[in-house]
Amino acid sequence: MSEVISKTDVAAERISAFVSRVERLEADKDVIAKDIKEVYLEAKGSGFDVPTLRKIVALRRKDKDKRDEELSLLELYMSAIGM
Amino acid sequence: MSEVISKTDVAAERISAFVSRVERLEADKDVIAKDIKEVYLEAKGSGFDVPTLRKIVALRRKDKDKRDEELSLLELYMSAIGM
Amino acid sequence: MSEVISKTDVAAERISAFVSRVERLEADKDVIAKDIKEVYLEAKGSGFDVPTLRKIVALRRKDKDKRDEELSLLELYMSAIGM
Amino acid sequence: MSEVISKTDVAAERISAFVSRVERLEADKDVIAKDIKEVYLEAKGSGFDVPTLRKIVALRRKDKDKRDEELSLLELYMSAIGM
DNA sequence: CCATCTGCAAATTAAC
DNA sequence: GTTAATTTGCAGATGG
Repeated sequence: MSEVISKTDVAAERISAFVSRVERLEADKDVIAKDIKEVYLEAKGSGFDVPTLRKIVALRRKDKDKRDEELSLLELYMSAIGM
Repeated sequence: MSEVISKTDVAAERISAFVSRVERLEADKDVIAKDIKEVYLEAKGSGFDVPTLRKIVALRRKDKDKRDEELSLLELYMSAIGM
Repeated sequence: MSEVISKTDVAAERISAFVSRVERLEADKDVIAKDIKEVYLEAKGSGFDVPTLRKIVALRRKDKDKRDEELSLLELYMSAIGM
Repeated sequence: MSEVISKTDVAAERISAFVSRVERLEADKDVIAKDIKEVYLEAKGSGFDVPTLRKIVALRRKDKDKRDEELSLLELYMSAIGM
């Protein structure tokens, strides 16, 4: 018993697959986002000011980005001189 | 040899702990975000239009959100008028 | 009698003007917000459940937003697979 | 020809009326919100920084003491963890 | 009054 | 590079 499977059917299959993969990953991301919220809630429950904690995290991230940049520049120079 | 541990020391410990936990979770989240990007890149490599795929994912999320609101307008009206 | 009017003076004037305009509009908005509250209060006085009424309004707004998105998922799929 | 008009019909009528009134008011509010946006856009077109203007408007509402409080709290936390 | 929640604005990221 | 869209943070509003 032969099946007729059109090209668009195949494309639809592949689209579904991509969409599913993204949705699974986004579900995971949502879980983590929820976890982060819970950490802040716990901090709040301990009497800390959440917006201030968020600011610290943000500042440290900025610092890290800058450090990463500097590091990769160093690595570039080093590779440039064959180290 | 006794140690003097001030309240602010203790608070500093706890702040550091909260910040570390958040940073670990955010690192995980970044990994997933990167994975999602890779899926879209792969789809693009297969000849699919990424913005369209993103729209599909977004619309499906909206639909789901609406479904999750499992109180229908009708039911709301009915409860509002005491049925 | 000549006046010395610096650029910063001019800028200050214009900033004040923008701020005033915004503040006037926000005052108007506050009046309307108050009106809305009064409608709900009146409904409550008539024995209706305010949170439910709010939900109805919110749901109807969502529906409208969705309708305004007149691209259906199907059409997106079709364009995505090149039909 | 007599009509049977139930109590729930009457209630439904009144609910519709309340909902309509709210929706009209919210439409007005949306117009004003749009106007405010336009003011900011115009300011931007004149070379002013919109977030700063927004801050001015917000600050004029806010209490200065609270601003100082937020700032000193941030500094306290940061010094606590040695930043 | 406190906790929750929706809506608004800022910022980051993507598309053109 | 500039607009557009998504994501995230914050505030003000609402209900208990």
